[in-house]
Amino acid sequence: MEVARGLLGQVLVHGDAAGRIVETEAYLGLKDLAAHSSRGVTPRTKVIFGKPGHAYVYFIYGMHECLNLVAEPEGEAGCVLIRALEPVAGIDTMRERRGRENIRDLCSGPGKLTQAMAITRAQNGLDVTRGELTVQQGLAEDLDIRVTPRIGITKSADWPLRFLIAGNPFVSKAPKR
DNA sequence: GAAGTGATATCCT
DNA sequence: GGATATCACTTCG
Repeated sequence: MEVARGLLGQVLVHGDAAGRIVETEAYLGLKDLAAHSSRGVTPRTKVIFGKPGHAYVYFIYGMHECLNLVAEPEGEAGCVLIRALEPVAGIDTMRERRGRENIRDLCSGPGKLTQAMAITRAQNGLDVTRGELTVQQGLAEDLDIRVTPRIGITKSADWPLRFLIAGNPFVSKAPKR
């Protein structure tokens, strides 16, 4: 939860593309049945049990990749799903990759932002403190952070583990009205 | 509101 | 080895 909050406002950079993190969800490891890591170490989930600060990328629904960042020390499980970005750089490249023009359609969802940023399972396990895929310091002062239940899950669906920047137009679900 | 897509884990021989 | 159920989504109606 601490990492999920702390990532809001930071900037994800991959090649020439960059986006400011505006929406995240926390996944709590063994006791959280909505987390991939809740069933223990498998070939897929071994990255989550590895070192913090590394990327966990998985493939879901037959067509989408989703990016998480490992949040707990090695041997423990816990990660943060990156749900939405505010595009900062490489916006025309994002438009080409997404096949969409509207800037709000580029990174406003976990499957969309991986496509816009060209993140795939090829980046699974990378250290995001250095190398091709990194998280950099962004404007994270005095954010109005809102907490809600997580999206799209059935187990532990009422836990308040989704964090977003209030009023930001680039979150995955557009504000009502 | 529903279809579409394929990897993964789990259970079965 | 194989079958089945599940899935943290997006798109187009």
